[in-house]
Amino acid sequence: MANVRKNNAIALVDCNNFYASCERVVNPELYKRPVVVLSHNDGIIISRSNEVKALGVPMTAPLFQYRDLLERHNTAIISANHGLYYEFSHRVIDVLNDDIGANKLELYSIDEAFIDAGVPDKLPFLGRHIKNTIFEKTKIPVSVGIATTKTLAKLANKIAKKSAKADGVLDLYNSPHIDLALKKTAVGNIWGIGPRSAVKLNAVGIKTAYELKLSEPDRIRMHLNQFGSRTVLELNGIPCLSMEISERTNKSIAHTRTFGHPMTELDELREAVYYFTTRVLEKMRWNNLATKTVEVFANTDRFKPVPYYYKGKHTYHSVYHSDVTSEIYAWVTICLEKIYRPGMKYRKAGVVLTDLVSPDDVPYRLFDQRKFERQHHLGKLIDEVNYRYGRDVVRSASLKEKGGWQGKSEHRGNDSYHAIGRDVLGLGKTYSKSVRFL
DNA sequence: TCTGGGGTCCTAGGACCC
DNA sequence: TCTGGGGTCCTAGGACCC
Repeated sequence: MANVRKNNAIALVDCNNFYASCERVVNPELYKRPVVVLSHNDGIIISRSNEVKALGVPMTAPLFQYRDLLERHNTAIISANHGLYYEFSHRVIDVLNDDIGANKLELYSIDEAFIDAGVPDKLPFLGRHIKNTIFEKTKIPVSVGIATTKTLAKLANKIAKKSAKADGVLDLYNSPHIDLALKKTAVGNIWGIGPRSAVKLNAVGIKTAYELKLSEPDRIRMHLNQFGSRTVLELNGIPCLSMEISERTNKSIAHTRTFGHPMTELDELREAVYYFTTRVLEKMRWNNLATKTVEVFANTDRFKPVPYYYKGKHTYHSVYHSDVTSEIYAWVTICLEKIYRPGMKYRKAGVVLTDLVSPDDVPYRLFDQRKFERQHHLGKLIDEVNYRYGRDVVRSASLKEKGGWQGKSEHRGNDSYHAIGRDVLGLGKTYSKSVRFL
């Protein structure tokens, strides 16, 4: 009995209203007003201050549906500035590493990290310490949830954020209140149980997280999938999702955009897709990767399926890996010609790279190996120049400077921080783990 | 007029081989 | 003219997350 080994506690540190909070730190006037941050194209709302949440504005709501309400409440409406958020993300992680001394840390997203909290006897103090220290050093408010598994830590964090009593910190590690918390939680609010799964579970009488906890894992696997059955175990305090401490390289890298206006002509579409290709290759080479498979897609407007919603997509599999712009332009061109249909009004397109490996691990080519190496090094040089002197100072002749496909971002403020954007290619050298932007 | 972008993992079903 | 079954790989699509 005395030898029962306890699992380590997992703490989830999650920044509150992260993008909106960052905007407030750099512009304290915004503390006096509600704040929303908009996606690319100013299309939808991707971050809300507490006041906006209280107005009932949901996450990822289209701006136009709530614009009047927001303006009536004098809301600051701001276009996203990913460079800024990236910078703040760094600051928060640095505090966790340097000031908190988190030895095992998994960067889960731009505003969240799991930390292995060991088996301490003073967990509530740890949670409070983390929250206070991060706020003191960065002015970013965070919530901390602590539990035996990631799924429970996620839940603890969610409750910590909402509950006035918890005040941003909740320890469910060995807490007698776990079941009570689970009984009060709708099953769809569990991490990994989305709306579709919630409907399925409700249909078989499972409405709360507690009812899911009591379910037979195999039965849940039948209704959902194996991730569902793991969730059951996690709710029972049995860890199935381990901490991913080590560096992870991306399995895919993409650049996709909705156009400012619909496009019909192949030339126009090609221009946009080449531009996207340039951006995605920039990201790829920044991460020191090469690709073998490119996918290009172009869709019409899904909200106006006239005459019908067309989703064109083609994947090109090359024999060789490459990071050479001219080669990959050729692959992209093949894809584009396969998917293009005259007369369609394209609203969105993108380029996705998969089969990514380090250029050092690329097998030798039977032919043209030396040419490839020359081009590979030339590409590196061009990236270097563009990094130093500005994006696309050196660019392919087929790449236009500016196209009608570009959307709008009218709610920009604080332009000095937008300069950071160039350093932020989505994934970074110093940022060891993949970071997904919202 | 207006409805994002970047990821991951899982599964069912088809192609193909023996 | 009859007509198997098992294994593997690949792909498209679904679901989820931030």
